[in-house]
Amino acid sequence: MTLPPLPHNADSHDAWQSATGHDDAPEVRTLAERVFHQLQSAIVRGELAPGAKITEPGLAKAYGISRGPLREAMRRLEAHRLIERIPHVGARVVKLSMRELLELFDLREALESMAARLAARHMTAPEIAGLREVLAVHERQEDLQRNEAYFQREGDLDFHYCIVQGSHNRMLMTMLCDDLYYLVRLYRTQFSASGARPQRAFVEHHRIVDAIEAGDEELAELLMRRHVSASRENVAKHYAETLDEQSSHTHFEENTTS
Amino acid sequence: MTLPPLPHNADSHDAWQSATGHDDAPEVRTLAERVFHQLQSAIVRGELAPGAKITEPGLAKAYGISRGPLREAMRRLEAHRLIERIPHVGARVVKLSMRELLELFDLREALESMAARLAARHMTAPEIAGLREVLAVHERQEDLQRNEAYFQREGDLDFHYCIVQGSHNRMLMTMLCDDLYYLVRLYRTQFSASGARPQRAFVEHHRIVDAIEAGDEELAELLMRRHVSASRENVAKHYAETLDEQSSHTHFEENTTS
DNA sequence: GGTGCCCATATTGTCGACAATCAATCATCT
DNA sequence: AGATGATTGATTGTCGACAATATGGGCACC
Repeated sequence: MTLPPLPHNADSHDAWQSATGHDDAPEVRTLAERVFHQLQSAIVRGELAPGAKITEPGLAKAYGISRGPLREAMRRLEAHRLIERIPHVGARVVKLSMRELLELFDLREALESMAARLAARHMTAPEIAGLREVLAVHERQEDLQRNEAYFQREGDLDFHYCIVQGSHNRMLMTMLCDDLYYLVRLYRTQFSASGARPQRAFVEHHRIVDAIEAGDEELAELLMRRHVSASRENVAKHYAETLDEQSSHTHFEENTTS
Repeated sequence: MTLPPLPHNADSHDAWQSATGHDDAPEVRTLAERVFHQLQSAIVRGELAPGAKITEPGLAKAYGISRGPLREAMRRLEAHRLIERIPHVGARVVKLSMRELLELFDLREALESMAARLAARHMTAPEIAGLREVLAVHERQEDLQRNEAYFQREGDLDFHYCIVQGSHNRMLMTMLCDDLYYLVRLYRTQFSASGARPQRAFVEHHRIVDAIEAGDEELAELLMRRHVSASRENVAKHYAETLDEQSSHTHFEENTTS
């Protein structure tokens, strides 16, 4: 068994809700749901190694529950693309390839630019105020630990989270916040990605908020699209560099799901 | 029991693959998967009334299986947003409100415009040929049954399906083809929506393919965005009309998921 | 020595039963 | 009579056991 230390505290299901002020699903009423959140957190935090095989009896014993609820939790993890299952074979933690990561950025570009446009159209005054507060918090954090470059590990997602909330589009919120953002966080742990461009991202955030506050849908969409695209290019460049440094085994594999 | 006639033929899981030529998941190896496809088809086809309560023992008995696989199938249906579940209470078939339908169109506008851009970038010559073949099939169908306005019930989705395939973005394909398109079909049955603009949609399809063939990413994206947006406006207008006609109970409800 | 087949083992898929929880009904109290 | 409370019924959540299937090792054969 390749079992990393399993956190048994049930209430640490989602600790990335810093300044956003949203409180969804604090009370987990069923076992399967609690285990799902625990596993989700464990995977995203890297406590379950990517590619690690997940065995149902093992996890069931580790969490002290039966296989029934655990199977349901695994089904939900599969739906959120955090694990991959093959019938009669088994499940393993998803291991993002660079190709899938770039695909993820394309999706973010499409969805978040739409979110910014809708946010510029529908966001209310108090929501915008809360958004500026998030930026202020980030600025203070940046003041403290200069350009340590890892401030936006969670803060960046907090900002984007607020924008999506401001779109007032429930499907968009679900898709981005419940699915894609967890994959983004998973990538940041798997690739040990140090955001590495805090200043620029910060001013871009500010300009996006300005456009939203001005109600300029076109501009907000354009800026958000550029913002995500720049992040994508940054990741691609960073990846190319690390590929140059360790120009050894360029091990690449395709997953053969169905 | 409000059970519509349940189709027990397992191999009719997905019959909407007319001219696309893709053959995914033909062999369903597990019971839960088969029941999932059956339920998915039954819901999308309207054989399970929207808002109908789904009881586990009932469906389990109706399909002649145990509650275990059926629960897994229902979990997957929930992940695909085809049913809504409340812990300890029950599940019911999703009933799309007009608000959610418009949200769905916003998502399609964002995702499919990106898909068109990527298709213009990555689509190969044979893929484009296949796409033109799909259009030719539609044209022939339109020749036969004039502007009967319901030719694009499935054909339209076939076209969009090809575009998404052409984007060569697996995540995008999954999101649109496995999730959103089923909701689109569900809407078309629930609202008995008669596309109702075949000519215009047809020429728009042609122009989009032209842009893709020319490799003009910007134009393909723009045209697809207009195409989806026009479809959205058409739906909104149609809804406003039916709302005027039967200006009676404007019954509107919010779902309180979690 | 290499290759193909067969079997043992472990894991997954499926089932039936028990316990926890919620909704509706009915009786009682104000 | 209306409202409030407990009780009953049904449904969901959970559990342990059995059957089906795929992986891996061992053996015979070429």
